[in-house]
Amino acid sequence: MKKGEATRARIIDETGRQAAIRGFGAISLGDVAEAVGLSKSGLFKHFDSKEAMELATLDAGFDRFIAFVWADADDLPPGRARLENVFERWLDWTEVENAAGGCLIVAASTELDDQPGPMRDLLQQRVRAWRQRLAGEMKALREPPMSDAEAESVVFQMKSFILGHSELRRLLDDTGARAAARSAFDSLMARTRNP
Amino acid sequence: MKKGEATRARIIDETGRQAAIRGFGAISLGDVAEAVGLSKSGLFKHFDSKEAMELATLDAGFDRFIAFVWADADDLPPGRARLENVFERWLDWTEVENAAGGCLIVAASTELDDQPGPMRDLLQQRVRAWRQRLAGEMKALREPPMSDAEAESVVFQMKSFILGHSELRRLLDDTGARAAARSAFDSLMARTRNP
DNA sequence: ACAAAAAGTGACCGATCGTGCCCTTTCCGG
DNA sequence: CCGGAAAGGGCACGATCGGTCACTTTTTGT
Repeated sequence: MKKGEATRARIIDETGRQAAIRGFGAISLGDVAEAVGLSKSGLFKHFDSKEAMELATLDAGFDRFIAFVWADADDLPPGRARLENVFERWLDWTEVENAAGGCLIVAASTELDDQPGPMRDLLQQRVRAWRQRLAGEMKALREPPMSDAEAESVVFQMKSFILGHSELRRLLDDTGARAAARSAFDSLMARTRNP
Repeated sequence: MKKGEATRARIIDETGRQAAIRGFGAISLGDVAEAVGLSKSGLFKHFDSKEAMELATLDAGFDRFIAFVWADADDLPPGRARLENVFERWLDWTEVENAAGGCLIVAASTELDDQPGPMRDLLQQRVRAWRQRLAGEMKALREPPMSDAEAESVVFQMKSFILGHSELRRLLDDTGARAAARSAFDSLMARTRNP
């Protein structure tokens, strides 16, 4: 009922935090349990296995990501304004909100991209859905709308700049990372919009 | 002497392979030893600790990366031709040469970007050196040479497309990943070169 | 060929891994 | 307020973790 759900949420939260830092494969049930103030066996009342816990964490991570990045997108007109806001919040997500550990999704993507299983399947499905949402948004940049292929190409570059920003900011401690990403994205938008 | 060096190289090779797949934090000495045909204690005659083994592996990984990607760059004129060759071989490196596990450096970068220690220090130092080499190359695209800031901005985008390609190809199994990356890079080169 | 050095083995250490079982405590609907 | 269900703890399991030590086998320089 109520209590259980709250504990489950705390477990998921802590798992996400640790997995973003050390990777899903390197976290341990004991560490998560201790950080959350539970015994290892207490954890198993909420998840049947470590993998079930990881799956729930990854799924919740996507929900949190979309809720954060898309927060004020619904109030904005489709197209450029909305895309620029999403990009800006996406940068926030990487360097501010998730200050400790960076984006869980990016971490999981490079960790699990060659390990078959339900984790990778979930990752694929939700990343594809996110890219499709962005691609749909890209089409509003032009009238008549650009082709699917062109929209996907723009999404590719947008996501690329997010990944580049993440490396520059998080690994190389470059404070100019945000400016570099924004400038690259602005240039992309400028040469993509309706003439 | 001779025999030891060969074994050490095999260990490093196998460690790199496994770390690219599962991450440095998730590999175990036992697995590496077994795969290489050694006992765990045999491993310790070549490395004093797991971390020393990981450091040697990461360092050697950079050497192999540069040797592969830069292979025919020295025979090419500086500037656009050389950069395009490097980019092409960089894509090769991700999707062909390192078919199993992808690029060790990319994997290590996202895994270790928030774990302080000698591994992250080494990563920073060598990634910075590589970016500086590329930035120097960028300057040959223009006469008079572009500013440091502008060169770094172009390097940022180049590296971003590499990361984007890696995700598209390895996580999303998108066979069009290479074309997307090449097209984005071509466009970048076109608007960067000497007018 | 020989001795010293290097390479490699097997047993073992304490700690921790994910997990199952059984018990107690706490919560919540009737 | 009560009874059943949910939440959580204690404990132990077999396996594996990184690492040490004493020992044997192989390699190498001379």
